[in-house]
Amino acid sequence: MDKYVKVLKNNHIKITPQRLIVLEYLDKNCTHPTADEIYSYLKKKHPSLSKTTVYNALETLNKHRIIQSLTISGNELRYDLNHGMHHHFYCKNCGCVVDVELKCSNIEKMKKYGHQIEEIHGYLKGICKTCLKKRR
Amino acid sequence: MDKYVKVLKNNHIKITPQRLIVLEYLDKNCTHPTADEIYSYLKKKHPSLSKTTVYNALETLNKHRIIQSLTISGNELRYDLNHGMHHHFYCKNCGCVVDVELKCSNIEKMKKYGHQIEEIHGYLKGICKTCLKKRR
DNA sequence: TTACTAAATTGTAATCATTACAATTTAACA
DNA sequence: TGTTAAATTGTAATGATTACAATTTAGTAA
Repeated sequence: MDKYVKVLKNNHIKITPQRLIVLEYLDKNCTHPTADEIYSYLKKKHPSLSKTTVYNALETLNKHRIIQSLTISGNELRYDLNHGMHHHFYCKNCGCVVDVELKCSNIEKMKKYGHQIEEIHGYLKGICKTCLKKRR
Repeated sequence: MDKYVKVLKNNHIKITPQRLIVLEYLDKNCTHPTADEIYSYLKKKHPSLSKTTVYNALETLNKHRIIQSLTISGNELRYDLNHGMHHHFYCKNCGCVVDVELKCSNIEKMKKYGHQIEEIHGYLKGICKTCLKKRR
């Protein structure tokens, strides 16, 4: 059985080809794409795909914690498969987003505030390695 | 001399009444307001104020690191005086944003990636204490 | 104080990501 | 195979932010 079908089945989500290709795209592209990037790419092979469907699929996958949405770049949402705790770096120059393996052990201290924590996002912003080189 | 005038002077920013009232608002309101919230409030006492001016003032203050912009709520930017390192909690229910005093000592580890880090944002999301009480 | 100039403010229009919605299609199940 | 609730599709609406041109003003120097 296809691995993406299994993911949807395990989460009791109705299996549709549109959801499968969105999920597959996110699994195979670790670029933290926007909804529009996902749509534009998939549209080529699936001309009948609607952008609304991409948004709907992303919302459904997000709600089930299969993916997460990143608010790192401010003016658009980016999406990422939920593969273990990690943080993100955003380059203000080229706009790329890359994973950062950082374990923050401060979550425990949050309990004193009394809020119910459901998501933890660590966003670092600056100029990426590649852009730094080009500037010299 | 007015304390906000001093802040602008120290940063070589031209002093305008609009910038002063925006800065004062952020200094006296720790609610992490949106541009529109700032505008709507200030408009009452300053009817000639333009929303574009609020955006411009925020951009200028942000560029000089006097304030910071938060991308925590996804669909809008929020603003915060830059008073020392701290993180933020966002309530998915009521939309409030509150400060969280957390020291993350992992910044040093970031050096190995080779990126130039200019900003660090810690965003926690969930349900706030107040909303939790109301739900019972 | 006055005059000058670059920069700031203002208001309107444009942009662009996201959401709303109604009509059509389809996945899941009996 | 038929039924039905849910998903997809396309278009229109929304809303935050930005672009831009005309007007005003802060800062400086005579």
